[in-house]
Amino acid sequence: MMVESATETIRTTGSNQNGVSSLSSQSDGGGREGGSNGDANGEISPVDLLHLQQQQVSVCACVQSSNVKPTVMLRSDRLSATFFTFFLHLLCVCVCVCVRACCSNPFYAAPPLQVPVSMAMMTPQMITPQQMQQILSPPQLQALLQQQQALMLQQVKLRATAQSTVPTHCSPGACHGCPLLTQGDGLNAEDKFHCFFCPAAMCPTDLQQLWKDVAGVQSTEEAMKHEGLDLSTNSSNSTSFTAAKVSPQIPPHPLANGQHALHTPKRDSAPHEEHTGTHPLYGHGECKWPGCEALCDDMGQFIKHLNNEHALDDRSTAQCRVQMQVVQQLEIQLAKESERLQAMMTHLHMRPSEPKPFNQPLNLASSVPLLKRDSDVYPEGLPHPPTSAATPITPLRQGPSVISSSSLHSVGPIRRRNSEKYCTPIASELAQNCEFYKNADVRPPFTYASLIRHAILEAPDHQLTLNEIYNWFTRMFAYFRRNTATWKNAVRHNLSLHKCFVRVENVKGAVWTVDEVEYQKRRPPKMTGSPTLVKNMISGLGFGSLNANYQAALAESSLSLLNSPTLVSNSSAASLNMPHVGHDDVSSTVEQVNSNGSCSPGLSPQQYGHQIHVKEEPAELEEDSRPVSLMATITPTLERDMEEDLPTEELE
DNA sequence: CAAGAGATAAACACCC
DNA sequence: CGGGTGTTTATCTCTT
Repeated sequence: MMVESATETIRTTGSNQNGVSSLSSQSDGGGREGGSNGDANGEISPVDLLHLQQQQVSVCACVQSSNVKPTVMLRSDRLSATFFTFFLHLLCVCVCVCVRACCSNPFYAAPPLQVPVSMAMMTPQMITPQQMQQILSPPQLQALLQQQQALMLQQVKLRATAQSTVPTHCSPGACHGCPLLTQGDGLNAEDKFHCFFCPAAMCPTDLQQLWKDVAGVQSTEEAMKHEGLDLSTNSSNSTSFTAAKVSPQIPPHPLANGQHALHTPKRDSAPHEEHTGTHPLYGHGECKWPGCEALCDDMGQFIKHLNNEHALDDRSTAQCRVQMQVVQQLEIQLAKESERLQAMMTHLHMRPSEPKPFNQPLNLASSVPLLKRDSDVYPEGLPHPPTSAATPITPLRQGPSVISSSSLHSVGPIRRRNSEKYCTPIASELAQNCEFYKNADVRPPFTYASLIRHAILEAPDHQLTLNEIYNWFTRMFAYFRRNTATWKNAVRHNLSLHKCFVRVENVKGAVWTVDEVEYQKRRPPKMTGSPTLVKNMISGLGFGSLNANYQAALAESSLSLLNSPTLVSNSSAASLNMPHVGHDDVSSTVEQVNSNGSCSPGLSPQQYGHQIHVKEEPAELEEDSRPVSLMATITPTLERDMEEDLPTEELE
């Protein structure tokens, strides 16, 4: 029910945007010269990394498949992959809070028996992209990705080693890294396979190769693509391994699930799959058995195919083992992330292990609707009770307490208060998260005016044509590669509406410049980013609330104190410790660095040309977003301290 | 509750 | 005529 609601929400909110998304590619072409996807020099580009990581974690895609609009999940473009990967990583990080205590052994994933919560948290109904997106700021996400990258590289190396030293990696009877494997198997091909997936030696490419080898897959890429959508489904329905079978309906304590905390059940339809024409191993007219893409017109044909091609034999057994290893690998990774998160929270004086009532609602979800309407004021530090209507998300059960309450309360009143004081400089934000915004389909938490201004000031001569502004948007933000009709109209609207943007006729046509004086007159920010912007992130994204709430997370926590040290020192510190930098666009300060010192507030547009149309516009002041410190939102005391320490931040 | 602000949509005009 | 550009208005939501 909740899942359906969530899906419906995504569908309804995103339909419009999707409707015009096809236009995005048009303007994309010209504006990508500075794109981030360059990997010509052999380096792993962020996009590549994201792809790798997507592969790495794609096997648990079904964890959230119930939460996301199918079209979203099936999208194969880079943006969706990127975002999807982000979410998955976040998911792991979140879950690990409850798992970590059981995972001291790196080769032993915590069984759900010990951490039923982890199972619950992995349930699609329990945690959502929206929730995950609220957790970390872009720098944190990037850091996670980097860590993942390092981990993967390490795994690749280890795999190479393991391949040459399989006997040392696995004993004849049992693999040290594969506790789930049955004993008695020698070092035959299957052992090689499962050793392939030993925690220390597994990587996505291994997985691909493995399926290829085991199943004789013709197209591993396609296989992986499908695995990414349904691997765990396969796992959970491996008929040869009842232990791996997972009840479609997660019981309150999914203890009987055996060993796979990541075995996420399919939706409600799963129990009736055999009778209702759906099957976890069957979808989109294809057999979803790992490595198999046999086309089946209907369920009957599929069943026949399943019985014929995937009967209980050595190959199927090996494939099931592989699948089990996949799941286990994810568990291990979860444990690692859990420890990391634990350390992080410990460092931040959080209380991750503090038990909470099992059904204590996690405000991750409720924070989203709050962006839309948070007239409700909750006691500070208390989570907003999720509203069923506005929150199509099942509360996360006993999620990390750090996440559950005040930390995610940031979208509420606390956030607002903070945002008024700790506004994010757009330039620093962009500088820090440039790659993130370029690759993730996330709407930047800035107003159009801020972005336009930044684009113009970034230009060598501080002037851009409209088309160049368009290109800048599409180049800098993956988000603006979609919905071009909408945002381009908005750009034009802003250019015309705001007095701070001055149209100048020059030899090559009309260009737009920024009247910095006018811009500085703008009103102080009302919230992190733009309230409407954030709101629209939630409601207007064709990519579903996934991105939208990622935006929210960005808006709420970007440039938080939890960000990278450089971030703190560069921007946050600047805004916090340099009150006289001004209420105004802190980005100006940063732009002095980023834009060749071009952002002195006195920049006059007159220098750019003649025929200046002076538009009437109410005086406005800087509205660049100021990030809410996650620390501050988590720790009201700290927040107060910071406020007290920053009296001059209050400008009006 | 009102005002302000931002986003979005749309209509319209102008130009190429 | 169509598309791009620019302006303007209306509407909605959210914040103050």
